Amino acid sequence: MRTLVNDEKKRVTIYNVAKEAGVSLATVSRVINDSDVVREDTKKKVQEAIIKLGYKPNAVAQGLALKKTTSISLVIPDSSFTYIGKVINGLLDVAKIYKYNITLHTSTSGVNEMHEIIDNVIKNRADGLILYNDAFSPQELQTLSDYHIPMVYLGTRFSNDMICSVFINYYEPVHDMVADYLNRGIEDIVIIDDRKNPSSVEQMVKATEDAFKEQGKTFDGLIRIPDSYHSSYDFLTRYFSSHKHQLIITYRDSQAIAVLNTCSENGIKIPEETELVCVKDSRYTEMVRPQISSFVTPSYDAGALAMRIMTKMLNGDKITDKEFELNTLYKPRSTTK
Amino acid sequence: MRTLVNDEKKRVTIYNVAKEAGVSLATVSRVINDSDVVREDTKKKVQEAIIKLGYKPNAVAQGLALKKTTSISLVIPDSSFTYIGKVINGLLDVAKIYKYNITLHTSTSGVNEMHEIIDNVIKNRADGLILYNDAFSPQELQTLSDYHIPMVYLGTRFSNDMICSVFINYYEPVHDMVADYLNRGIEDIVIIDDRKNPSSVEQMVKATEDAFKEQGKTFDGLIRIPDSYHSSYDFLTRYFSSHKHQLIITYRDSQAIAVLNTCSENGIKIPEETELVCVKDSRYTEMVRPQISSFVTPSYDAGALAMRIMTKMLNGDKITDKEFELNTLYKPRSTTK
DNA sequence: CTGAAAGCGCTAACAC
DNA sequence: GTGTTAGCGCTTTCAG
Repeated sequence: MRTLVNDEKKRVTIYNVAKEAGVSLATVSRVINDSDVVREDTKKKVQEAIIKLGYKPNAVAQGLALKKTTSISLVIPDSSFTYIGKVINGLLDVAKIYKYNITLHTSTSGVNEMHEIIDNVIKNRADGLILYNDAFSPQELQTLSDYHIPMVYLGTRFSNDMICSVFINYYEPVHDMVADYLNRGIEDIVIIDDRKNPSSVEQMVKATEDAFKEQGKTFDGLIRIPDSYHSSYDFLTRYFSSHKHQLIITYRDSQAIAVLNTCSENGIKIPEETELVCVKDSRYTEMVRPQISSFVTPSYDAGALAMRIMTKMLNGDKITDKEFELNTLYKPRSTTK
Repeated sequence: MRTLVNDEKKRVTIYNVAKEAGVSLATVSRVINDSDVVREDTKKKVQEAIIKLGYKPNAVAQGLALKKTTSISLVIPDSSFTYIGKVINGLLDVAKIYKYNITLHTSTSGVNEMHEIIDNVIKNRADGLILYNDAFSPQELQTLSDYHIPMVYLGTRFSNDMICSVFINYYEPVHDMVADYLNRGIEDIVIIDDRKNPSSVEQMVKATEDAFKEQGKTFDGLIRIPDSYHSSYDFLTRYFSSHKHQLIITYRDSQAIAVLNTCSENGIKIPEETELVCVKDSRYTEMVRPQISSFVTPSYDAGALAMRIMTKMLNGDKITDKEFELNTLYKPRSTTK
């Protein structure tokens, strides 16, 4: 019975090539890895045989023999694709250069699920693990490193024997921005919480608190989304129909857009009456009207850098600096004066 | 010298387990695959040894022995993450159920690059290939199937020995919508071309042409983005500052948003003077104001279905139907009357 | 029901 | 330079 399954059309093996070229497998192995010195003419013979037979080295067998798979696992929170697209592109582009494969995993429930995922990573003998997440604590990361697999963490500052990190420091830029507002006498500032990005929000809050403190004031404008709202969008549209502030700071674009819409529906003029800053930039912050002021970050570079670091770790290169901070640039648009 | 690299902390092998449990590897193999009948008590012994040693089967070795890797490759156009997020989630969720791994590839330049990617797929002995793309012609797909690897194509209707497809048929819904407009005397209809989604646009155009034809009219409202514009957004803002139509149909959300913005900037009222439909729905079509009418499609399901079909193919299950059409639902919002 | 042994395709000493 | 051989960790006949 004919099925759709790979009809066992035997793939050609290194052995076939050896025979075709009239050499031993060792020699074939040598030319495909161009290790050692193989005489020019035998090398050529082998290469011809390879082409003639359409031979493709079996990475699985190589993986077994070498005890490494040249594949690395990428774990991202599910439903974060809008943001993470560019990161992945960066990752993938440099992975391609170094001939690494990326296998994709998503996690919903934080670290618990991570152990399960790492199990999988171990089973599949991935060489390393790249973690994109904004919600892991140092302790949690520490436990992960017990697995002894090289990791790079795209999130917050952290590092140890097995883990390097790439992160964006929002502290400085937010601090400076808030300080600037305070200097101009604008003090009614609120930050919208974002449960999906706790550590970014934490930075934003800390930065704001400090800026207030430096002026002898105290900040208590963190607006939390009640657990009863599974969508922060819903909450925000409700909240802002009856509250008004001078400056609203959000992390995610969808939250900023929610604010935009609600204000507009309630006749609150942006930026005249209320200013709005969305910390995390996205395609949509500049697509909507008015365009939303935000901090532009080099997402592609973050991905590329993470992957580059990973290859270094895997090479056994000595890594002097294990924590990589990326810069962000404030881009005022139309939601601020 | 201590490096970050996996310090060869020898992973425990099936052999260690066998020794610990006082049985042969064959037996261990049997219990981990719970194939054959193993006596209850020896099974238990083995399982205890497995737990005690923290043994995790090496998927690479299994892959070599079994000649299958339980991993499938996913190829998507780069920078399509906004749309494809849900699809990937669907894919990943059912992949997890069947214990398949997904390795990720992106392609920019269409089919040429595909051959390169498939090379990689072969090297890595992925069991199958899932292709998300809106730009492959039947001929191109046909060449791909020469590689004899099971594929499911998320794009347009197509199938043969090695390929199944999952697709959304926009013909009917667009046809009906256009016919409806024509019936109401609205004939000044344009469709914005989208080079990244040629086959969807083709469907939209065909549907519209047919609807016109049925009324004894001819449609020639396809607006192409000149090659000189690398961003259709730029072109659209320019074009619509000096053109006005009764109904504008776009495929992508960003195009629709461009139209929205430009019309607003030029004082053209939507939907009063111009109506706007964005065929492909996204988070943002309902986030912007006015919310954009569009066709809602079950993206998550598309991904899940694709993966499910893949597992069937890989199982050698007889597949009677190889082409799966998904429904789409017209969701009128605020850009249409 | 369980063990011995061959083999999956390739790499890496070690000889020649 | 090139061939021989012993693994890499697991599955699977084939005996027992």
